[in-house]
This record gives sequence, C-alpha cells and structure tokens, in this order.
Amino acid sequence: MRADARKNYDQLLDVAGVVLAEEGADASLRDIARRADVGLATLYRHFPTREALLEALLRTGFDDLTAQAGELEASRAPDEALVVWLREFVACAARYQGVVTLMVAAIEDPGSALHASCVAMRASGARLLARAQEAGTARRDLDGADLYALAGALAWLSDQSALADRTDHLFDVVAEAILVGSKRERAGTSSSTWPSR
Amino acid sequence: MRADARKNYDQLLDVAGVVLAEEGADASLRDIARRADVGLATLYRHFPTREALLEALLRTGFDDLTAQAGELEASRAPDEALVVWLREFVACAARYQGVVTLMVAAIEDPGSALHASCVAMRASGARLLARAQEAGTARRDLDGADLYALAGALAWLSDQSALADRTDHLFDVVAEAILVGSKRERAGTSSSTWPSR
DNA sequence: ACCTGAACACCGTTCAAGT
DNA sequence: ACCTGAACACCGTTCAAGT
Repeated sequence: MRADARKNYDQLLDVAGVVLAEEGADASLRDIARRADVGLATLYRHFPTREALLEALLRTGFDDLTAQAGELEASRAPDEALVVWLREFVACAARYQGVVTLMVAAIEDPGSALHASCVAMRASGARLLARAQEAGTARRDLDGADLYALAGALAWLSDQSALADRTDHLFDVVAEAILVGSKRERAGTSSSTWPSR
Repeated sequence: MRADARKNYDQLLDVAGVVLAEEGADASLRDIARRADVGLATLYRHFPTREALLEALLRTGFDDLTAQAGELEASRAPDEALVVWLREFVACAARYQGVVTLMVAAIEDPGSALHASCVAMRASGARLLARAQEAGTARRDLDGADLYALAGALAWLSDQSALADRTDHLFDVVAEAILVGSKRERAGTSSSTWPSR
C-alpha cells in the first residue's frame, strides 16, 4: 500500500471509530469522509461497504471473543464459561449502536464482510454451549443458532435507551434460562451472583 | 372533515398499510404519498410524523390487545393468560417490520403518537404479570417494564429473517423463564405445550 | 496507483402559492 | 379548508477525469 493510501486508511478508521460510536452503526459515511479530510470515493475505495468498515473496526474485538472462548474452555467451569462469553458478546456488540442487527443479518449473507467473523463467533459460542450441555449444566433443547439469537436479543435490549436499565437484570434472567439446576430451585431470590467478568 | 380530505385520509391509510407491511416501518413516506395519488404535503397534514401514521394503523390492534388483557384476566388461569398476552404482543408488533424499535422508544417519549398506546399496553401486561405473581406462577423479580422489554426482544427476534426460525422455540424458552414451577422440573424435554392462542 | 469532484437518484421536511 | 409543487438540505453510490 502506498504511503498516502496508508495514511488515508488509518485516518478513516480513526474517525469512523469516533463517529460510529457517537451516532451508531448507521451514521453518515459522507460525514465520516468529511471529518477525515478525505474524498468520499476514497472511503469507498478502502471500504466498499458499510459492513467492510465495521468489520475493520470490530475485527480485533471479534477475534478476541473467539480466542477467549478457547481460553474459557480451558480455565473455567462449563456454565461459568458460557455466561462470561455471552456477556462479552453483548459488550462487543454494544460498541456501536445498531451493529447487532447487521451482525445477525450477516450470518445468512455470505457476501457480507461481517459474515466470517459472525459465523466464527457463533461456532465458538456453540462449543461452549455443547460443553455445558455435556456437563449437564445447560438445557439440551438449544443449539448454537439459538444461543446466537439470544445473544443478539440481549444486545438489542442494551441498544434501546428506554430499556437499558433492565438489561443487566434480564441478562441474568436469560442466562438462568439457558442453564439448569441454578438459583431458581435453590433460593428463588432476585439477587444474582453470576460471574461478572 | 371535508369530503375530499376524508377521501385522501382513507386512501393514505390504505396504501400505507400495504407499503409498510411490504417494506417495514421505515418505508419511504414519499412513496406512500405517490402510490396514494396524493401530494406529499397532504400526507404530512394528516400524519405529521411517521409515528402518527403507524399509530393510526396500529390503534385497533393495540386497543384489542389491551382489551384482551381484561378478558384473559377473567377467563384464563394466570400463567396461561400471561403467555397468551405475550404471544399476542409479539404478533401485533410483527405486523410491520421494525415497528418494535419505535414502540420501545415511544415509552419514554411523551411526544410520540405511540406513547399512550404503549404505556397502556405495558400497564395491561403488568397487571397480568402481577396476577400470575400473586398466584405464585410467575417469578417475582420482574415488573411491567421487564415484561415489556422481554416482549420487545422477542418481537425483535421475529423481525430478523436470519433468526425467524428460532423465534417460536425461544418464545417458549423465555415464557418458561418468566413462569415458575413449569416443565423444567417436571420433564425437562424440549416439546412445548403452551396455549397457542 | 491512488485520489477527487461532480453527477444521479433518492430521502424527510417545510412553505409559499393555489383552489 | 384543504391541496400541491417546488425548494432545501441531506443521503448512498458510481464514475470520468485528474495526478
């Protein structure tokens, strides 16, 4: 890559990170190009679609999440690992408001720049789910696609400012629903002691 | 209302119902006016905001849902009534793709044309939830706002074509999570026998 | 190789001018 | 009273023309 192209690329990515964090995943691409002092067509050259831009911004987060699934598998109890991963998924999607909708659409669109990452994330979640199921701590009538859908729904909740104050609590409710033999039978109280990180 | 105004109003509502059902809640208002053979400013005169148009289209459905809550309270067991209402909520929001996002935003925006309906719906759901809680068949650490958020999340799931095939199953999972003392302990199987209407 | 301005076909929203 | 075309300020996307 030529030096001037590299500079434009980096500048676009920097500015896009700020603008998308401010305005959400459907922010104006024109505005990003403007604020990066770059021609609009240059943005399109480097990132032919909105998904490509988001993919570049989220790639490291996605890779971390997939890698973390492997570490969790080695270091934590099956149910704990699953819940930590789920929490991390939601946090990852929360970086840019509205990105979760693109992420779920990408799963069935092989042409999307987000497709590969999303398929990999779903697979890594599915492995953690299967492990918990084998250990008898997750209900057996769910698969990776169900888990991905539930993760998406929780991320959507945290995107909605009118519902944001419920998301922590509802995360616990859904996490409990995925797991078996948990608090529900033992105590039935509302307080949650799921691993927070 | 003058006769020509009435005609325009009805025509707009007819066409809007078709277009929004086809293209979702963020369809082009210009397109609706065009297909209704009406000036764009006439649409704005009758429906000053997108929410106002949706409110006119959804009003009867919303009213039915609120009324139905009352009937369910009289005729059905508390847990059954709650689940039937929840299912109806999701079906109602599914009429126009993307409308659920406007519905949750409307709950904290008193200026929205959808505000009153949404507050009423949340309240009617809250009553059914409280009734089930008093009967001991719903978990006590949820309130009306939580139920509304869960209903919204389920409606969002059914909006996403990539996840649509999971929504029936995940509806059951979430419904089970709201209720207590259900299938989970008795059988632990995946088949569901919730009231379907 | 890479960049850019301008063009095209769309939006939502408003308003002066018509009947 | 009610309707309308046109205007304004925005989009996303593409492409010929520049260096």
